[in-house]
Amino acid sequence: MADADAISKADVTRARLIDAALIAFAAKGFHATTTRDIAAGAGLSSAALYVHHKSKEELLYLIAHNGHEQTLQLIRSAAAKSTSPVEQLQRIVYDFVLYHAREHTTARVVNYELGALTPEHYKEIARLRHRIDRTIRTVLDRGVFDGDFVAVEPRVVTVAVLSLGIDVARWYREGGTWTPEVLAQRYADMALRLAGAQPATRR
Amino acid sequence: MADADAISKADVTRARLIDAALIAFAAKGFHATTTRDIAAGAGLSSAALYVHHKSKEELLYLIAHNGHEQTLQLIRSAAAKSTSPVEQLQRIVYDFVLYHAREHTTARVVNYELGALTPEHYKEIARLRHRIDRTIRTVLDRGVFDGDFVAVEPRVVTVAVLSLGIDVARWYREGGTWTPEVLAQRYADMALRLAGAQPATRR
DNA sequence: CCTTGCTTACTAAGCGCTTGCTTACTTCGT
DNA sequence: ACGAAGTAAGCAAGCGCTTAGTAAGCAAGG
Repeated sequence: MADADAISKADVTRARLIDAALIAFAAKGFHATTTRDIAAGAGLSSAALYVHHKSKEELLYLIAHNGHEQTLQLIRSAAAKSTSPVEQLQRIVYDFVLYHAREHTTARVVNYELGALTPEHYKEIARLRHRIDRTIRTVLDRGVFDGDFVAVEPRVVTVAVLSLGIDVARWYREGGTWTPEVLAQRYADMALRLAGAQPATRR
Repeated sequence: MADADAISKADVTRARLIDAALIAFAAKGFHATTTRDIAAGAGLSSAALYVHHKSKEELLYLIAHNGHEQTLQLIRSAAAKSTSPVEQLQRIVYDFVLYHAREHTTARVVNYELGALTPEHYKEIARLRHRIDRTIRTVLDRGVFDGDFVAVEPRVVTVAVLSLGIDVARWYREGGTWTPEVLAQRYADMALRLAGAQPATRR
């Protein structure tokens, strides 16, 4: 008999298709990827894709949704590890950059293929992006209020911090100059300076 | 009779096609744009595109090449306006961000559609990108050597500065919170802090 | 134990449509 | 009159997705 929460063969195949779609989308972009590419990547016929998923766009949505939830989670838990805005920003940037370097394949799809989503799916994702943005801005707002960050507009710095992290997905490749950990450390340092963190309060 | 360097009707039509291609590529991406879209945007039949250009990919190459040459020119002339690394960096970032905000349509195509180029064309563009990178790194190297920038690795800061500018093209839209000029000013300030420019030497 | 009937997982074939690009032809400007 | 500029029509290939069907697994009835 079938357990309610057992992992069925179908679930495994579904996941394999999502994985193959992710790899293909990251390598060639959504529109240049064919459903045949994806199916072949999962070792299946192209018809099998439609047994497990409604459409090619749905695969993109699943990838984008999952990626954004992971990112939001990551930022929130980084912020929760401290109550000092300086330390919060430092940890957020470290984890955010680490993620974008390690998972640059996922992150590339998640950030650069959103235009191929249906308007409804796009709105879903936009809501998650807004929450990510607000989490960072809240930290910066408090840091400015407390006097830990000086001479900065929180909104501009929020955009800049997000840009630094997201853009890592565009250019980062394995085997380059920096490991994800080293890069994340350098970027965390830069983010503190960028936010005008007073040297005395930096850690 | 036809002057050697007169602008012929064909030249005008060629340019109109490039312009229509730019708008379409920026709005939907290279692969989601059809040659019929481009031709219609220029008010021509789809066959006319092939009277003036070899292929859809050639249009992308022309756009990308022109955009990169403009950017390189812009950065070089910004750097030439001063001999002080601090001022050079400030001017480079100001102009670079200003360009990416004002011409975010062009910049989006120029930076995010390069994967659709033929390998030969891509190499051409990569050469230009390398020169852009080197121009910025040279300024940072000198600033570090002179002691104007402290506690930074020029290579990381170069990447970060480029990221900040390029990513503007991804998110910037007219009628948002900041005019291109205000944004460029804020980013120039941030870049100086990012590079560890000593407050005493900042202007 | 083995047939029967049903379900799950999958595929071969292909439909209707769109794609980038070409060909053969017409119109325009001088 | 003649080259330059532009088009209508359409081709071969490839697209997302569907259809109709098969093979394998499995619980229940005899």
